[in-house]
Amino acid sequence: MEELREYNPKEIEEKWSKFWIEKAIYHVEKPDKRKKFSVVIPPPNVTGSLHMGHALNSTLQDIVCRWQRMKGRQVVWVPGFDHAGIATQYVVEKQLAQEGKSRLELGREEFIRRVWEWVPKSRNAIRTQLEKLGVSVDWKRERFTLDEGFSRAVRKAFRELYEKGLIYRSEYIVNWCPKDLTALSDLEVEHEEEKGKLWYIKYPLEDGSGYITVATTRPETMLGDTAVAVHPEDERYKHLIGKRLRLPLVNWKRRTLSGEEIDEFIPVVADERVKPEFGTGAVKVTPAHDPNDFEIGKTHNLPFVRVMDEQAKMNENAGEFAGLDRYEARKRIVEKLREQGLLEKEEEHLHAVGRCYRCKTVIEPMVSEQWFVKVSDPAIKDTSIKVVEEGEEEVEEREVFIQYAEVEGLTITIPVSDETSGETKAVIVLDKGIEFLTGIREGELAYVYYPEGKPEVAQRAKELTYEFMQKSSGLEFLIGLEGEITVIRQGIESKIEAGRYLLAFEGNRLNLYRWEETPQFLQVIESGHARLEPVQKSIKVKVEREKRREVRKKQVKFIPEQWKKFYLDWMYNLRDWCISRQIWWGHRIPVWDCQDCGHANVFTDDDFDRVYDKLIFNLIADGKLKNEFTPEEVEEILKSPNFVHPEMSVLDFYKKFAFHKYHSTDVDAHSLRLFFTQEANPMAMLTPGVSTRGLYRYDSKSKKWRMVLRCKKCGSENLKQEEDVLDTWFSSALWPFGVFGWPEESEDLKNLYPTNLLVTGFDIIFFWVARMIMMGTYFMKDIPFEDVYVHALVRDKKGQKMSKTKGNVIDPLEIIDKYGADALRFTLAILTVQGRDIKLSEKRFEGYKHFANKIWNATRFVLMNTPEDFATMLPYMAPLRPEDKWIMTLLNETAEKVDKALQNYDVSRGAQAIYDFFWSDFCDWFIEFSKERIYKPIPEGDDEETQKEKAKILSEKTTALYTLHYVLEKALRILHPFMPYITEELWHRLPASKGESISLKDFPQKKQEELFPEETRRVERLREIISTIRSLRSDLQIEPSKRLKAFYRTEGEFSKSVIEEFKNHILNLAKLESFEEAPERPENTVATFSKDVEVFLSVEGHVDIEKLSQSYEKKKEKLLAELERVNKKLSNENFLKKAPPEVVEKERRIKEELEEDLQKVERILKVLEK
RNA sequence: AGGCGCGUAGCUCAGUUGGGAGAGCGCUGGCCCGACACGCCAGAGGUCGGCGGUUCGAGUCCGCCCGCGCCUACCA
Repeated sequence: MEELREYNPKEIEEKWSKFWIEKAIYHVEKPDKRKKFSVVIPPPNVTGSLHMGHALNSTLQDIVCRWQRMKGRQVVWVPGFDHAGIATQYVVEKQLAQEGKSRLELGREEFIRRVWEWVPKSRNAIRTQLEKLGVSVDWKRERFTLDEGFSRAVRKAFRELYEKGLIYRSEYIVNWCPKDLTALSDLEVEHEEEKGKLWYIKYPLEDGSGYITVATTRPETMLGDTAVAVHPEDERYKHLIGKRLRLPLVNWKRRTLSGEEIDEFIPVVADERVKPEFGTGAVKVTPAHDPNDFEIGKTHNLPFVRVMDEQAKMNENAGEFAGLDRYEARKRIVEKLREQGLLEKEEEHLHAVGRCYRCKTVIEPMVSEQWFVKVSDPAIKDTSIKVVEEGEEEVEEREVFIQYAEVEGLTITIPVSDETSGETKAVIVLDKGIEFLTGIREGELAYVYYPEGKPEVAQRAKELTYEFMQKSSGLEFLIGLEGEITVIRQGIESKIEAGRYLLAFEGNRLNLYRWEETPQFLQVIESGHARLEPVQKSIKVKVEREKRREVRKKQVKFIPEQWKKFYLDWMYNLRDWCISRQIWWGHRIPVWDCQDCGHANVFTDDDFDRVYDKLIFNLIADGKLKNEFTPEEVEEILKSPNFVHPEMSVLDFYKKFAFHKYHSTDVDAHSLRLFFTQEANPMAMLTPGVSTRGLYRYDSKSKKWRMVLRCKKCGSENLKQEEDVLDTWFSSALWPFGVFGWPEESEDLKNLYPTNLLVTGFDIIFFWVARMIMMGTYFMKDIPFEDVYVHALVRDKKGQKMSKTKGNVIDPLEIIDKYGADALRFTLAILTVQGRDIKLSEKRFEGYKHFANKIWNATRFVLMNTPEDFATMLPYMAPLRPEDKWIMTLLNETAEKVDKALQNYDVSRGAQAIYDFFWSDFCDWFIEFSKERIYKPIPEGDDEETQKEKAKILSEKTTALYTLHYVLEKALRILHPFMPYITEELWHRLPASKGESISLKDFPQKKQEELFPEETRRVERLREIISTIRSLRSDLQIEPSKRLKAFYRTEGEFSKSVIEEFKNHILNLAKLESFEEAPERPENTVATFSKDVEVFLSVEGHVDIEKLSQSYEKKKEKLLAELERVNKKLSNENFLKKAPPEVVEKERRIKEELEEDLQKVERILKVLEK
């Protein structure tokens, strides 16, 4: 066999990453709805490089996806990116600043061009990182929130919501960032407790009869006060309600938002929202600069006075303070109040200050005109709550036609072919004892074959089939059989012993079930594409109709469950969502305001019915085409490479992801020019069938065309498009259906939505998960995903959030470089415990790289001992030894453990299980056991006796190798979802592996027939005995390589038989020269014991009695402590009375064991003492 | 203020219906034994945050307290 060199992660990872992508083996062209497992990636920002959080997120998804794929599901995992409006704009603005430019100087168009220049660089970097991680995504389905199709979807979504009254424009108090010059949603504001001051200011009564003192943390806003509010029941102020106060400092007219001038006299109003116990119980009301005051202002119909501009500088309403920064104004105002004796006092005060999540500038609440999604509307809110809280049931009634075929003498052959290569892998022949055959089409039972004159068999077959169809992966057919199954692989025929079986083709695997009361899964007999070839002697067919009622529960499940409450709490107290942002990078709001009649026109390509119009409209709306254009420009844009899929043109992209119906459309400048001309030509009116809408107009001066949009209400052409763009999360909310081609009813959308799983961090449950649920249930009338796996945050080793500013980030790329992607993935997987943050230090990666190295070297051992003609030797192998059966048992148990763990998204437990098995069981013990057979010298000589001996040794060696290969191959498959690269590499090097990739093979299932409890018990006992001897050697400080004589004494039949059977293993692994039975402790030996076996080790020369005694003293103490506990329990009458008998029995047994052990320890100590 | 989570070996964490306290790293001692020193073998180390309750029996269930973290909130 080819020799393995050293483990070099970089080399193999690059190789396989390239292989997976180039062969597109994770692309499924036409997924079957019943077999699919779909996932959309949480699109990373185009701005950043991937951090550990992304690595964790992607790793978890990949583990589940690879596992599901191996379980036979058609996995479609869609990758993509989001455009990250504010963040991206921020980055590019910073770059401009370095050139000494600002975006305002550059202008919108030029600025956007600059962003498009920068975005691909960053995007490619992220894509490369994802590739390095080894994610099994379908790159052919990659999407971007700002690609042509998605932008179109965003406009459609906007329009639909707007027309249903669920998007509205309104003057509202929003969180304004004076630095980024945009409104932010509530979620984009970070609140933190900060030290501030509380100023007490006297507001004199108009009649001069006194004053009211108000307390405020923001005195500068007093210039915008339009009332003072008190609680209606507050005795201190009750009598003042309705009176007027004179606003201090202000001796100028102020202009309200609606344009009226008002003076400095403001009313005292009563409002229940005022808390009498806070401050003075009287609160100044600044409706234009405070969220609460805004509400109070609305209720009491107060004037709204804005005193600051966009940059939070005081405006003309601030009179003498106009032009000052808000903090400077604060200082001056406080000084002035103090001078005038109107400042009663100043107190230290702790309060929450809101800051911009991006630039950390203090938010200025301000009234402005913004767009909102009315998420508080029951149409959105109630459904979004329901699908999480209790789920919605969807009942579907259908009429099904089932063909019943009464047959005589049915036989079936099933050729199974490879999914990718198409070659036949196996043929399964059933020619005796077939009870029935059922077939499924489109998820429905389509036909039943059953023996003549036995309708009850048909009935039973139908029931069983329905039962099987409940299972998650699609069922193609089911065969009931009482007899023998013949499997032919590569011309070699093997049989599965006769019995009562069910044979089912599920996913892409042929599964074998034992057919008892409840069918019990036995094994996968083949995987690949199966074709049924039934042959029957005679046939009578009738067709029956049947009504089927199907109930499907639409419920989003959070994992871990605690996040359900988190989500619901937020949902109950939902406020409308501000979606407009005053930035340039993003989806510009598709609203054109009529400058003549004021009508707000929402345009989408639905307003045009020809594909040319639609294309041109979309290009304009996306900002790709200017208002004036030439046909050549249009052609050039459409034929230029698409941003996300450069192998495709923009036009191709449209055809694939947006305009399925127009797939044959081709566009060139010539045809466009004709089209425009015809449109614009007044003579066209005379040509029947040609539109006369005059959609295009030619300007003879500029020699360019324009598309004419007209107000839908008054027909005016004087339209102006809304300047604002939409919140990035608005488009992200459409992600789970947008990526599949919505609003088109594409095949993908039908087959892949709802998705099965979403993996994300808890920090964006509100931002994203909630909004996907809102939009998904609204637009698709169905949940966007079934399971939401919420993972923890990755922190540094001190538990602090990783951030660039703190300099405590661990860069995944660096880790991949140093330790390999497999080590990175495995580390993250094993550290991810549900509901707990991950504290990470670089050391952890090192540890799991060692694991990868271990796997590598174990395989190396197997391969270097495998002869070239291994396959031809297999037929001559000896029967399995107990240790072979033992390791197979553990292997099968591990397969089950990992499978169960992954079913529960318990990734850590799964990783732990395979780690322990591979290292502790397979490497430390089984490989060591196997060496006895592997390294046994083959005797020289030609005589018959030697030949026989030779053959025996060879056959045993073959068996050992067989087990090594068998177990290793399966272990690699179990490990594959966690460590895809190393397993792929090593798997291909195994002679038995056939196929394109390990990732397309089955995930090992527990097989009942590979569980050997008796052998397992024996080998476990053997391990104990060996460990005991090793322990004594170590206590005696005997060199490990030195072979010693040893003796044993036991009255236990079981232990004795174990020692006899495995004598060689004991000699080898405990490094003994001999191990013989002895009636008494021989001279010059030191004793130890393991359960009922006493071991005597012969020693020569000096023995450190002191040290040995200490070791046994310690053991004695432990035993005594244990005994005390057990005795206490057993002497408790209540325990004996009330505890279950088996528990009492167990304690008794423990006591016996402890007492025996104690006796032995004491005896040893006695010997040592003398 | 409310809600959630956490407190187990020096460190990071497991501990699945309550029934003899575990892993990895680190540490100590001994070993290059024909896969692997990225390794092998052996070992030390814990009043499971505190108090109280339920129970024959609590790391595990309940209550209170202490400490840490996070999220939410309209105390101006």
